[in-house]
Amino acid sequence: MRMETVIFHVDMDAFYASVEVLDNPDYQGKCLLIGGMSKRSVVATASYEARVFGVHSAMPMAQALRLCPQAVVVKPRMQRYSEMSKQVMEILKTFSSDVHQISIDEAFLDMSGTFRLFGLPREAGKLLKEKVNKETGLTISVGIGPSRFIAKMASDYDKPDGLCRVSIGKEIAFIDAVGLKKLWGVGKVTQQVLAKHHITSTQELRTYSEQTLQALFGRSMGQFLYLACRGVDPGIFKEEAKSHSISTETTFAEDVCTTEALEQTLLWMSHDVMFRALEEKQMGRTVGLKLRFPDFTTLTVQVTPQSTIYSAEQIFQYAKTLLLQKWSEGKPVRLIGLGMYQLYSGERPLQEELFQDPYEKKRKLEQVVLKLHKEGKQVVKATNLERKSEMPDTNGSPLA
DNA sequence: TCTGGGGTCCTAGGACCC
DNA sequence: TCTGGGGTCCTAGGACCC
Repeated sequence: MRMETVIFHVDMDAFYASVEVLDNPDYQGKCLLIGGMSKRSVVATASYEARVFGVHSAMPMAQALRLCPQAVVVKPRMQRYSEMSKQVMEILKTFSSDVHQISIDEAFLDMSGTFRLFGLPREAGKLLKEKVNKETGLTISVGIGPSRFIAKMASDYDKPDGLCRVSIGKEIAFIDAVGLKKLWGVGKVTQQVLAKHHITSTQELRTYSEQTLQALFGRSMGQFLYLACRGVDPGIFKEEAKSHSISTETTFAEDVCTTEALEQTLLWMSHDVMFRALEEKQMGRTVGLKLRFPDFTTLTVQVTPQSTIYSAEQIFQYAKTLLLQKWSEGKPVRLIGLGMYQLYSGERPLQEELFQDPYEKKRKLEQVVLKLHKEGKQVVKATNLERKSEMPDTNGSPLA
């Protein structure tokens, strides 16, 4: 007899806000908004008390405060959230040897064949929730299903502090209960295209053949929709997450229109990206620049040079060139972003072509700086430091 | 209402090679 | 002289998720 697949999806409730309440009991029961203070900030997490007023994640902070003027705004403390996340993940590992974390506040557990240890799936879910709450003070929602796709939506179905199990054979009924609007992977745009074809429910979606959906939405999305509305896992969350890119971006509190200001920003961004790459022992092949203008039009441009990119100085030089290609002095910029793509593991360039590479020394220096940084010494490369003090105001620099 | 920051994946077109 | 088809890589843009 084949063992039944039982997948748990664990989702921490209003995670950032809940951690803030744990650390500061005065916040208990209050409307909390986690996010930046600038007029262009958005809400990262709202406590459930604030959600009652219609506030949700990704809402502009200004709008959230109009809906909920009594709310307390708290700046995110990502390091603290990472610590708590690790604690929860350790607890999850005591329930399954197959734990797959997919974001700071979510993970899948393969609970197949754990009946003797933890009882029936629902009982196991209860035990898990109790243990997390007892040891960390946090509440989680658990979704249980025969696949990751179903478990993921089940955890959302009964939030917060939820426990929802979808057993084999009940997938389609569950998908219909969730509805097209909350189907994972179907966002606003797809929603609109579907509506144009008078598809407004999962039941209607099921009347379309895979071929028709592929003709309307492309090969991949068509297949996704065909399987998803039948409760069949379309194969998302499949591979182990590995980093293919490292990027950073910042929205200026006020639009910026001088070369000097943009280049200063690119300078610290180059170092931020390179430091993270060094920490993960990654090197990249492509440098990409992103610009967003006041009317919200966004453009990207990238370059893949012959040789590997392995120093911040090098990223900075490419970034400046890309900027020159797509922007001219005086044009206001709302957001600037910089990233390294086509990453691969290693600390040596792909080709050993660079005997006298002008960046070799710079990389060595940057590695030393990173090491000192890690040891807690406040060292920033001199060139970076000087200019950093003149940097334009942003919504928060990662080096700040 | 006036829209963050970090990612992943997909598509379509073009260059280039065989 | 004109021209096929497949494969791979690069580029730019966009949808989506947390």
